[in-house]
Amino acid sequence: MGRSPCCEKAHTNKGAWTKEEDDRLIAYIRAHGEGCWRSLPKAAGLLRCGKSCRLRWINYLRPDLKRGNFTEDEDELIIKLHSLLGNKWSVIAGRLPGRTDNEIKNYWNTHIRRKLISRGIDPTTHRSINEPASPPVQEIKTISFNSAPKETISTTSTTACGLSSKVEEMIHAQEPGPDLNLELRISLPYQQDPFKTGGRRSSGGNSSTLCYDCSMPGIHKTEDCSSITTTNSLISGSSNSGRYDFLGLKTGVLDYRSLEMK
DNA sequence: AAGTAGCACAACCGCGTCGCA
DNA sequence: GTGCGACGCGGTTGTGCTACT
Repeated sequence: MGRSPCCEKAHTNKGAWTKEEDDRLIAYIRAHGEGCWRSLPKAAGLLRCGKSCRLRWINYLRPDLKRGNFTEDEDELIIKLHSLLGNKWSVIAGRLPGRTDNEIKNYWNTHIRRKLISRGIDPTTHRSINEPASPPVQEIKTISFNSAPKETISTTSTTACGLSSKVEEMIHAQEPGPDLNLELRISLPYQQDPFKTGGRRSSGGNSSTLCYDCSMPGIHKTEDCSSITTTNSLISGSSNSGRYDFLGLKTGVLDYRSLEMK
């Protein structure tokens, strides 16, 4: 067991960054660009580990960062995205230009959690606190719509977190039928991988991927996608302008296919 | 004015994943 | 196919600031 330290801690600074360190890091990245964080500190003359440099740059020094208070729109978008994606802060940050995952994570923990609780919404499940407890999401493995009649999910009613109530019923189904494989999957578009430059996790493990092609958790870009075309157009609002999409947002507000990762 | 609690956010840590040899 | 190094992520901790008593 054990893992070798990412750097020689004995010769690195820790704690708050000084102005001089910031300047060195900015100057180096301006001259050489991002990348190769491991060797960057030495090359830039910094007594920091590469991880620390990367964090400092991404979370604080990057020129495209939007600093300042979150707007009400950003609040709501974070809530919607969190209801869909959970604590995938980097993915959520990718939808909010100028915001970092760390910033959003902190903001969530300090502001939005309380905001939701004050609204009577459980910030973890995005369900009403007064609602009877539902099966833990962690226990849900796979959702297959293969056996689901299409009409069973063609409903426009949505819950507080924007999920179709029928879809939620399926997600929270307690009695899986023979064909109800309960693995909750979120996968990337099948044909292309626009997030390739993003976090490795986004392009990696298949345990938490989202099919952005149809914007549906639990739907792979396979025949499953085509089999729910009706649902797709319904919940994404792609063919019904003015309708609310899967996140409960109006068409055009949030379109995964048009959004880029950081 | 001093002490304390709570808040906000920067930074660190450990681990999972990927790319490559 | 396997092992290793590097990167990126999410959770947690540390610290400074502000409000309150």
